[in-house]
Amino acid sequence: MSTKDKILDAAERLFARDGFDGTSLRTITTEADVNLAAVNYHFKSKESLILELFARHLKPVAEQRKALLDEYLAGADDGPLELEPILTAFFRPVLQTGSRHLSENGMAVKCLMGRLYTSPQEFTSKLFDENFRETVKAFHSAIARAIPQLPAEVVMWRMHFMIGSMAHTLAAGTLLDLLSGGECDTQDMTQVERQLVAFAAAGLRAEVPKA
Amino acid sequence: MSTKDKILDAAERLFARDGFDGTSLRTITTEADVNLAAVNYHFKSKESLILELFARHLKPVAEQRKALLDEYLAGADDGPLELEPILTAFFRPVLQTGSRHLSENGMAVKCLMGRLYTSPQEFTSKLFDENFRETVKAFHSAIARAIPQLPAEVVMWRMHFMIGSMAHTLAAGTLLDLLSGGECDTQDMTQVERQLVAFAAAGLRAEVPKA
DNA sequence: GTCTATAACCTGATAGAC
DNA sequence: GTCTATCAGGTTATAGAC
Repeated sequence: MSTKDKILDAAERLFARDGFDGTSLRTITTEADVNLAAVNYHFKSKESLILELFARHLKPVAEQRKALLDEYLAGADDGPLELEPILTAFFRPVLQTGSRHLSENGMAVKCLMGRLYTSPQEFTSKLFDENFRETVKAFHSAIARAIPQLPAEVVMWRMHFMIGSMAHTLAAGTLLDLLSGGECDTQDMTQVERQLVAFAAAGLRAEVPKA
Repeated sequence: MSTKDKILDAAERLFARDGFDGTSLRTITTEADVNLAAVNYHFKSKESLILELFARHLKPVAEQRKALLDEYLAGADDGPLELEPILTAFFRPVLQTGSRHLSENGMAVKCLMGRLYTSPQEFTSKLFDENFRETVKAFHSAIARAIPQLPAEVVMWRMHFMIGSMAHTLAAGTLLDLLSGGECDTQDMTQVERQLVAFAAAGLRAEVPKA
């Protein structure tokens, strides 16, 4: 494995455990078993390292979401869309993040992806904007077609909530496993997806609350 | 205002904006317009400052949740419970956090409360455990009584999701306002509560997904 | 209780040899 | 590409005067 990848992999684990500010470049290079100066050679700064680390995962997720959504839309007939395939297209790619890489950093990567939404770092909001704004638009419009009677701003509220459910599940690691005494297995992504889709679909279909 | 409160108030704002590791005691004491050494006099360390900061808000929230829940349970008859009053008892206290204080740090406090669930700091998990475990138990049992046919572990999954929706809404600040072009007002806590209760109630009532 | 001064240490980044 | 050595600055925490 290249020095660059060794750094990225170690960084993923440590950032997930201790946060960005809580992890020094020294800790990363020690864990990766490379020299300190290698970070500034391969990446120009700590900030660039973080950006590249996320870019490695965010782009594939956005692409797969779009591909799955387009695939469903292409095969759908003229009536109202079904909600479940849309939600599956939204959740599945991010739930599988990190599972492609051999490095078995899957949990750490998911944790970082979940935490990204509410990260205090300003430069992460740029990432978010570039990789997520278009996705939100596309899914908003698909969901609106699946529940035509729902006002656009209520769709927005509920997408926000379902993104919260997803982000929390990604970021909270094994918290649920602990709370449930092991009955809920947050490592089993098939299970997570099934539970998440059922919850979000029902939430989206709720009666509009009267003001 | 006492030096101690000046420090706590400044810390809330800065921690919410830049995170715990991203905020130095120097920045806090400058913002609070007090001397650097005052932090170590009034609190013994940065960690203790953070713990005291959270304790100031977590305890009242836990107490109000319990009070609202008990009030509803006391007035309920023997049949299955209603879900909406239970969820309202869960969401309302945390949505009103910080509004009691004059200092108008409401948004910062809510942001911190939301971020607490997935904070990388290990000492915050102690806080969580002390102030939250009992609450989760009580609401789990109430929700199970409201939807008797739902398996206990599915109740757990869905509570996890609804806590995620709530935490994300608290922590993400005005993200939804931006995404919706101002149509969703995340500052209006009455509106947030209404939308959140409707979404979570429907999600909890979803059909159990077949394995 | 509040201040100054400072100890002891860690940080990101870089220059320059190999 | 990889190393050592180091710079300049920031960090928490504390000792001791007032």
